[in-house]
Amino acid sequence: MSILSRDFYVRDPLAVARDLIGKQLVSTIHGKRVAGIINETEAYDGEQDLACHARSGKTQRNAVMYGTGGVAYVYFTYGMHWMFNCVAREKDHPAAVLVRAIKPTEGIDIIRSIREPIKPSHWCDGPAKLTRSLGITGEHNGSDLCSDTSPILIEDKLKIPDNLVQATPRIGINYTPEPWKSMPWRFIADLS
DNA sequence: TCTTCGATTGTCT
DNA sequence: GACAATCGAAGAA
Repeated sequence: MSILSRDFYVRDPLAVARDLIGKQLVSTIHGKRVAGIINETEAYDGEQDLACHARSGKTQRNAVMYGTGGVAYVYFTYGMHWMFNCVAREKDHPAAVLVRAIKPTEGIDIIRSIREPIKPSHWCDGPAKLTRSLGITGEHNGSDLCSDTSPILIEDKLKIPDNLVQATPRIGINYTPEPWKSMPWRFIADLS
């Protein structure tokens, strides 16, 4: 299985978000692989995108978004949840792709032990759920996703045809003004 | 199945 | 001091 290269990430985040659908997100917990296929993403692009964390310029929290693509941007929100993003574009061009949902493929027993008693269909169907299932926390912020020694990385997996991918407005950005609020920068595919 | 609502704290104004 | 790229329990239907 091949790991996605830096070139994959150093592009328009819209293209990265679309192409990430069908890829496999892999985490290592206690030396074992825990993985799932990405089926929902959202793109955030630059300081002009008022839904993006970089809208107010560079801060301590969003600093890794200003680096080169192919790095993990993990942040904490709502007082209890971690979110996992892939940094996109080249250095000094803040952009990222939020991974919102995955379909578990490997390490099912580990996920079950973490997520019990929740039903399997709801283990990884939200951005904070997948980070909990894969053990992703702020410690992973800034991790390189292009190295086979990284605790989190993304592998090439399925090729999803365009007719199975839908684009819709992004979720959870109710206070963001138009036109950003309605930009169809969320990508989903039904991989059931 | 759908809707409402409480939880809980880092970050920026 | 306000709000957040949310979750999951509980209650209604």
